[in-house]
Amino acid sequence: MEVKLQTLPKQVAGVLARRIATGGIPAGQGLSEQQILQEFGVSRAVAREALKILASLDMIEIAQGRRVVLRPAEEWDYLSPLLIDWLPPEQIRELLAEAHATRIIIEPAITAIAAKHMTKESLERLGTLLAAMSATEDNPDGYLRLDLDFHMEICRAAQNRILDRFMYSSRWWQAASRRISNQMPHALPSATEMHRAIYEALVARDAKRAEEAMRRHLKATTAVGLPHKD
Amino acid sequence: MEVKLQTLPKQVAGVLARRIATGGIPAGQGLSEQQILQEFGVSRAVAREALKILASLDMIEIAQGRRVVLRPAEEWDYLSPLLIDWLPPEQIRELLAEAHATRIIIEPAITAIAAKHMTKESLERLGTLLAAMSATEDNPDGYLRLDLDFHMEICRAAQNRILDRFMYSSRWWQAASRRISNQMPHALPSATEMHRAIYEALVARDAKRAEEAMRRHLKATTAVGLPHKD
DNA sequence: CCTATAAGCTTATCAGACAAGTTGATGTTA
DNA sequence: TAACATCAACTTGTCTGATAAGCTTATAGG
Repeated sequence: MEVKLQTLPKQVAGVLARRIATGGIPAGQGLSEQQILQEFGVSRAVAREALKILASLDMIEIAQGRRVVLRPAEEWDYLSPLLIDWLPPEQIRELLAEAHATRIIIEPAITAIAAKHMTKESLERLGTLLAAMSATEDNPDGYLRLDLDFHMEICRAAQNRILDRFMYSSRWWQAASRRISNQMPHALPSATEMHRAIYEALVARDAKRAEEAMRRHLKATTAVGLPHKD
Repeated sequence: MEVKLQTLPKQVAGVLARRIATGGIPAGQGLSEQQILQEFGVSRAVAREALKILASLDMIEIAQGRRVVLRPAEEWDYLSPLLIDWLPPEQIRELLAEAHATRIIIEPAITAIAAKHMTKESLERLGTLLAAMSATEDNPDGYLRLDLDFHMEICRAAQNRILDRFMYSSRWWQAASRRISNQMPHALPSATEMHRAIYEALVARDAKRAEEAMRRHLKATTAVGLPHKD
């Protein structure tokens, strides 16, 4: 009996994506529904959906009449969680560093904006999250979830859907990255303290201080176990 | 004879998206392939692909056995160019402001990083673009393309694929937004001057000055014809 | 009242066909 | 020979109808 981990088109797309990422498919050659359907023994519908997935990541380009062509790797959708599973480890490591560098740019700025917009309800939720974190320091997985929620709550408060979506996208990278840095001993209690500093600055609606606290928090996470980038 | 503007699933997805965005579909009710296929008179394959598109924007959630359900608007993929065509004008205006606010946060920081990494080739391309802009000030559409390329070239130089992708995504919002601000008289010559200031700071590899020049440029664009946000 | 089974939804996958667009070869004409 | 028109082969787009697999709900049994 077959074990069904994912939908069939996704599995096929995964195999193809890995092959493309490692240069297993000559750029000039491209793909075709026929090939896929023969190689994987799936129906045309599945082959088509698999290609649609890759197209949504900007890895390939589909057009009627023309054979499917590969697109330059510089323009792939690195914000998609799918690529985290499909890219080779070396690239993942690089991308993690880039994601973290990005957070250091964006999140302090977000925090400064959020400080001005903070509602009482939002502050309450942050307080609750903080308490929960403090009580979950022996459980890295649970802590990670709370941590992400804490950061998302701040982002939500900045009331910018574009930024919000970006943070939401890079959430997957954060998760992967955080899983590394939180393995360090005492990383969690120390993280809680830093979150508390951010929280208190937000309560005081002190944009500058909140921004700085967030920056300190993120830079501290950089130091631990992650390749540095800028 | 039918005029084919887009692929069929995309058209269907567009109609559905607009309906969802304007609250035309009760949240509790959801959708089903059957409904779509009957209402639009398309095949099931097309109905399915249309739903897949909406799912890729996180507007709906598809799972085998369960009827399709709507997802909260806060988590839609506002980075996708598709939504630009599908959301109602009021929302678009708000989102344009948010996109611009985002740029003011990110691009100066990118520029500072880029200043350190600038290669001779990249600087050359920027110089070429700048000259072209100077010669295209009477052609808003052509100018827009050069302008976007100029900013993307800088972003590319920062060597951060996550940020790069984000800028690439928000390119569509930029295009829409720029189309507004460039209509102002003398906007183009003035823009060229500001781009030149950025370029010269980059040539000098002066990160601080480049960052500040970029910030001035973006804030100047804010003032013109766009609702202000933060 | 609770549980287990089954019927009827829904989405997932398959198969085969035709339509429509692109490409490249073929052949004709200036 | 060179430019152009036509057609054949290949590719993606769409349609139809059927079966598999997962979920929900109602029903029958304990």
